[in-house]
Amino acid sequence: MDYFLDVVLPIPLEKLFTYKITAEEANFIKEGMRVAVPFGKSKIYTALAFKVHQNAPEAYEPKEIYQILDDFPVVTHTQLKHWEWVAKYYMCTLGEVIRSALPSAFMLESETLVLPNKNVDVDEQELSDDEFLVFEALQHQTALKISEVSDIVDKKNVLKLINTLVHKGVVLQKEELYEQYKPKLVRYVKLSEQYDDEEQLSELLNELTRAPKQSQVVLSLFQIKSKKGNKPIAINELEEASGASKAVIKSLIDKEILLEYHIRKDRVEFDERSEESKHIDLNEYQHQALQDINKGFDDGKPVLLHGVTSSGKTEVYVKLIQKCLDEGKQALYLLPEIALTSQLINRLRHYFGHQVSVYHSKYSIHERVEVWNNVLKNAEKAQIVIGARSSLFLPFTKLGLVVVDEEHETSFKQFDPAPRYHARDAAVVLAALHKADIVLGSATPSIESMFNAKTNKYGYASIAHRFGDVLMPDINLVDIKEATRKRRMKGHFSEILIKAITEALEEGEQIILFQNRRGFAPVVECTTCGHVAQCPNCDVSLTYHQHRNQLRCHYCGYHMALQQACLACGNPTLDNKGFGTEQIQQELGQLFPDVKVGRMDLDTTRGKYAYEKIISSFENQEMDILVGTQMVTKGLDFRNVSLVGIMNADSMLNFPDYRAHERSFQMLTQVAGRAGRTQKRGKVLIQTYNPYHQILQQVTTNSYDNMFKEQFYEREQFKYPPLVRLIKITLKDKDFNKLNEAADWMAGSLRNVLGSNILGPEYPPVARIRRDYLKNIMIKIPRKQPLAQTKNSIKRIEKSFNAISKYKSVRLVYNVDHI
DNA sequence: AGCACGCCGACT
DNA sequence: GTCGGCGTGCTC
Repeated sequence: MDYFLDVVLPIPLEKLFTYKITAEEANFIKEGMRVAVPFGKSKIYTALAFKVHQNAPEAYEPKEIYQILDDFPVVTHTQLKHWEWVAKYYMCTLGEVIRSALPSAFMLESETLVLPNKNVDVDEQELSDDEFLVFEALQHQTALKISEVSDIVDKKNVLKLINTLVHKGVVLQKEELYEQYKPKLVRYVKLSEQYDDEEQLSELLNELTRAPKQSQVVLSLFQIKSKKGNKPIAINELEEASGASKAVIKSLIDKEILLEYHIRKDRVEFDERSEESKHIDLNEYQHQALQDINKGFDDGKPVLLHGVTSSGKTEVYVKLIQKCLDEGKQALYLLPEIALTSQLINRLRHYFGHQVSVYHSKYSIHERVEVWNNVLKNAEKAQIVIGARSSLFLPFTKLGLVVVDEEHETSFKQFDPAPRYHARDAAVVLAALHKADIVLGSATPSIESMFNAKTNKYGYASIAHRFGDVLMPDINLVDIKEATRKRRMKGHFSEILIKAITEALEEGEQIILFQNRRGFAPVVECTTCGHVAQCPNCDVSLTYHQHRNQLRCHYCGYHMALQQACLACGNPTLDNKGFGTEQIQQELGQLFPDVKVGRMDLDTTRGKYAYEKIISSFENQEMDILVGTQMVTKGLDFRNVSLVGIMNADSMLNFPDYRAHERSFQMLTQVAGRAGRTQKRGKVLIQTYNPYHQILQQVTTNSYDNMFKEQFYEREQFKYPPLVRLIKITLKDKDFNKLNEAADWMAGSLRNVLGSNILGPEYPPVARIRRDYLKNIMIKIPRKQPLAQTKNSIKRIEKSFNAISKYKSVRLVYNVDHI
């Protein structure tokens, strides 16, 4: 009897593919193992085993699989169920979900290489025949691919073999050589060992009498040593204690009097928690919230935790996590962005030590595999996973709790490659599959979640007081329309804001200035003819980036050097219009020449540790003012900030989107929440042309409830979520006319089948990206209309659409619950 | 998604 | 006379 295997390929194809396997393979392969399969003429893909069966396909002759890549399933049954839900709900293929769910190191593209271990003398007697064959091959070759090992021993599954070889020290795997996690290296110094000897030491001190700075350094080193015992001494620390410059210390190192060394600050290194620091006392409000959350859990519902900024939501989460761990289950802590993690990781490590793992896309592929395997094994160090949205695809076996922090954040929704899923909603489904508890927390809950709470679909808990009786910040609006009229603006700064900054600086306090949107603004305009450079591939203006003196497109990455003269009229009258964070930083330099100003936006936070660097240098008060975009709103906790300034609140209010008001409220409230997190009442200044705007009034009076009521009413009136569901279909094509025709056809067919709740087709604000013209069709689905059925209808229409040959080149993108 | 196969313009 | 553009069709 023949055996067959259905696999899922990581490509956007609906179908499963069937391969032929042997009886042994059929016996060995389990759902969720990876197999390498030949595909097309010359490709090999990593596929996920789905089902072993004996039904021979009729229409074609199946190929054989290439090799089995695992000894045991790396994906669990529950995961597959969850992924199938994601694929179905968000209208993409299972393959696309797999592609974004599995760490890329699991895919074949990153081939594991086997290298000889030259540092070990191998006793050939100790090796089995197969092991010896591999060993011998490596005497002649520098490296072997897994498939080559496979050929040498003539077996398909060689992973066990390689593992034993690694274990015996005969070979090394390449990733283990290269993919070492390089943490921030802190530089330490100690006195060279030769001076352990008293005589040598006194000789040294004699020699150094002619170099007072250097001898001061050595003396300081002894002082610190006597205080700290044998703990390592960081160079920074020594520098500070001795008052000597880096150059002095460097010369001591060069003379080999001091030894410089590094300690690898491993992820699992942390202070052993003491029992008392682990203990948390909740205040009465937190305690009440905890009880309400647990009540919701008892009813089997997700719970929305609505706690004002700085109310101590984290402590409540810690209690919930503790309970989850006590029950022997795993906890997942989802954050909208990695940016937030460093502060939070430290806090959670403080409580839970080595049980905390971190998972997000900026981690190297090998770290991610490591976390994946730890979660799968339910290892001690992966009892709690903190991560960005993709961490909800990890192979949890005993998930007990999910925390979705800052649940209102729109970055939980994946936008570009499919699956375009919302991590908060997918997490609710994940928790249901695991019968786990889930809490969604925010200071400014999304309208959707609050709606779910009000309609009893979710439980509800709230904390209306800041922790430690800290007062809510004092929020004031500054009318810059009036100020501009009276010529009382210096650049983008009102006199009131300048005065407040000056006062805060005098008090030695720090300031955060918030400038919305990076791309909004620094366009270079010719003052003679009004020409603004456009991107040749997209329908947008190029924006100016000072640090590289370039014009750049945010959509396709196109860039060109800034020209001396206008490209249209040739006059050298180019001017910087509008303003971004760079310009604010510059103006601050002129207004406050002695003040250190830092900047945090997409440009300054590239790279793995860029964020941490900025945050910690602001934390350490190396700068006085931090100018930033949205990023500064996100849950960062700076003790010494007393003033928050919002440069211009209007651009977000006037954004043409039904969510603009909700988002403005959230963003402003969140930024405002960065002010005065300790005893002194924080101050917030919001500059606006429109001080009577409802939303701004609601922000200043902290009236979430009014905001909710008003926004909810509007959404009811104009049929927007959460009262309807939205599916956005984007059509893309290089041919403008073909696109329009295709979009009209599509919209017409949708109207025929679904009736009148179809909007468009319309051009999006940016109607051409990467040479493709775009058009959107929006489908509104009333809550009572069955969702799955509607999606099926849409899929059927897509089939007929694809059958029209002239529309072949038009690509369709679905965005379910489009934000 | 990728990649091969296939039909029309600017070059050794 | 070729090399190479990207349209379209297929992948077990």
